[in-house]
Amino acid sequence: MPEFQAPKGVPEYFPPRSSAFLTVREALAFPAQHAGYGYIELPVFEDTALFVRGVGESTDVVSKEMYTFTDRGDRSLSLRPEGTAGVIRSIVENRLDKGTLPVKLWYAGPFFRAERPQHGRYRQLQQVGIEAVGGDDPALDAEVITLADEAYRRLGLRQYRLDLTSLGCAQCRPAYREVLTNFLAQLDLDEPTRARAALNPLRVLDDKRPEVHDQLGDAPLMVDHLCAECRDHYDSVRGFLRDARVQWQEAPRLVRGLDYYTRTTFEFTHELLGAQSGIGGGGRYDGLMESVGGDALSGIGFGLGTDRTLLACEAEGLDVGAGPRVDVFVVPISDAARHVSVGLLAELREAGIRADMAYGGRGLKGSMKAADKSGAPRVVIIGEDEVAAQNVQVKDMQQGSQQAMTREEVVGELRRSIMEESQ
RNA sequence: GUGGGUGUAGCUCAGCUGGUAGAGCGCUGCGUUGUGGUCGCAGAUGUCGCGGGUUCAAGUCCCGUCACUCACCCCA
Repeated sequence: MPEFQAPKGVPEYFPPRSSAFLTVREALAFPAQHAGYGYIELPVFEDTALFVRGVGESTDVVSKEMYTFTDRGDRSLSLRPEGTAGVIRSIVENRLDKGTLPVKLWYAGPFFRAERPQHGRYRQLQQVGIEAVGGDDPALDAEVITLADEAYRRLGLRQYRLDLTSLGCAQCRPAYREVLTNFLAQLDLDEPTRARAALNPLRVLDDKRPEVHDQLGDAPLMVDHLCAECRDHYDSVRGFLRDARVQWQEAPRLVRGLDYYTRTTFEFTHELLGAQSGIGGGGRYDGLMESVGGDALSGIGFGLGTDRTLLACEAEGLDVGAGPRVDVFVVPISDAARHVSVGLLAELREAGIRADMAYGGRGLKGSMKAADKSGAPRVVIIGEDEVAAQNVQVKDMQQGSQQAMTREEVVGELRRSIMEESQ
């Protein structure tokens, strides 16, 4: 047992799996980048009050899962448990909302929640997210959802599902909340569940325990109590989603754990992931910006779980990010050859060719073995004869064939053949 | 946070009713003179998660602890 271990519940990614992680992260961000979203790099910790006010004091995320600490200036700071509050804070602080609206941003990075770790539930979790702020056009809701769906599809994922609903707004939700509260009051619920119902009755709707679930058969649903505006908005969103050919499932009991969500709300789940099946989710938020001290602009965004999406890819047997890490591997057989190799290596890499060489003064056999392990399709062998003749041997590892090339022409030749193959 | 399971070489795991550790894969080397992947041979690596207890004796039983894992909860 090593003296030091990574903190509990914190995943690490190292080769070879780390390349799959990078591929997933890039794939999740790609559609948004191509839709004109700009990148925003945010602090990993913020004023604790930002999350308390923005995400909601009553949420589990804020009330019992935040890593909160006091800094040397006696300020209360918290490791960010989610991304939206920070993005909104930055928009307000830097007045990003004073130009053309909507402001469209994307971000990626670690978030922190002190939950009990599980497969796919980590204390340091990675997310890729986007926010479109300053507009309540339902087409924007559809765009955000479409970009998430596209990201998953690009990776080759198939066994996932999109749940969609509307949570209403400040006009219609309070009335519905009352109806639901009255309904829940007459059920047989245990104390913790009653407490939860008092805090946020919506939350009880997606309780998975059979003894609770079975009593919810004819519970009143938000979608049946939407005001006219919310109803229209939701209908339009669905219309635009059809235009974009996105498949979804109506999920009238879908609830989100963050208080700021209003109207359009969605979640992507993967069927092979077990209890932690949510691979992404998001929705619209009407009051968030105002509650953080900005103008009353509406926004919509998503957060996609990088860790869980990687898990989902693995569960579906997709080998994302696979493939050799270098195109060429150089094998020197003598001291003079090592000098030639170091020079050649620099030239290869400068020419954009991914290259590595045999280090450690291994024998030819051992070096060839290392070359094989590297996965490089081509190996450049340089021995005393080659040094004298100012040429090199280039071996095609798949076919086993080998040919001599002059020192001057190797780089060009290799670049040509690599480019041919990548087409 | 609540309840269950697991923890043995780098990896996957075997070790029956307690008697001081094994396999496969991987790794290193060899199969003569400058060539990998297959094959054959040889070799290295474990305070059996950690701490305590019971016992003549514990990987094997008991307690604690840490980590992972499953469900709830929560959510990405």
